[in-house]
Amino acid sequence: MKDMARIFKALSDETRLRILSLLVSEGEVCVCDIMTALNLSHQSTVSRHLSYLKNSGLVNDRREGVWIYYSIDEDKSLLVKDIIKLFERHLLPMQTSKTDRERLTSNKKRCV
Amino acid sequence: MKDMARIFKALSDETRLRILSLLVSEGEVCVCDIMTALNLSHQSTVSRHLSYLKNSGLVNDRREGVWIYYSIDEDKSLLVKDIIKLFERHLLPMQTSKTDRERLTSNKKRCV
DNA sequence: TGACTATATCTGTCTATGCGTATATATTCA
DNA sequence: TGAATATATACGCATAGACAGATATAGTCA
Repeated sequence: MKDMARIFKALSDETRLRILSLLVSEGEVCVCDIMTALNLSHQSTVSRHLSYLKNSGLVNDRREGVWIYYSIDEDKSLLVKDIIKLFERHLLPMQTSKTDRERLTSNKKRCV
Repeated sequence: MKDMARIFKALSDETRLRILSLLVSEGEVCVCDIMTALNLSHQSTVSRHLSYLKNSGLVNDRREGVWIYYSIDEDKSLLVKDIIKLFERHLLPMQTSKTDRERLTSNKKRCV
């Protein structure tokens, strides 16, 4: 049950919800694109939240050259799978999520 | 999205998960029975967590004489309804939840 | 190798919240 | 009304974590 509480704690921050929403809808996204999508100027903020999500076992990362791509780690637990379903119903349709996705698609890899 | 983050924050504590599990399976439970079920000696701890859950909009309370009965407030949002479903699959089957339920049924209203 | 870029981590500050103890409030009943 | 019980709240302390800024690390390319 401690694991479950820890997962919910990871979901208890708006920035992390926005990141997760993006990862659910877009699959793999690199840190610079996450920054762009969420319109956050402080890179350390995004990095910290990503570390938090990784430590909670919710996301994976994969390096490709300079970029590090994050994605949802669905495989580990059935609970996470069901949370993703919950997100598809309740989180992704939110206006904030939509706006983040729009910013992503119109500015993708602007950092290259 | 802030509301959603606030709800998840309410779910990010093991004691609160145990309380919610109990309320989902048993319906209305009064504070003293919650204390008994969770085997917690400090009444203020239970009361504080219940306040937290109430402020997050997850539970309702109802006074009946000296006792205050708490129950899940499902009616407000579809999100909460879906979280309850998640709990039925992932939280209620846990050993901790089972033990809490057993303690409740064998000691109910010992405080009367 | 050295400059540049992407990302992570450290540091200090501030706020939220958990806990236990003590106290307050509300209800019942003699 | 006063005692007893159920529940809530205030207080002080400790810890987690959010944030911004500064610095470190790792990969790429000239």
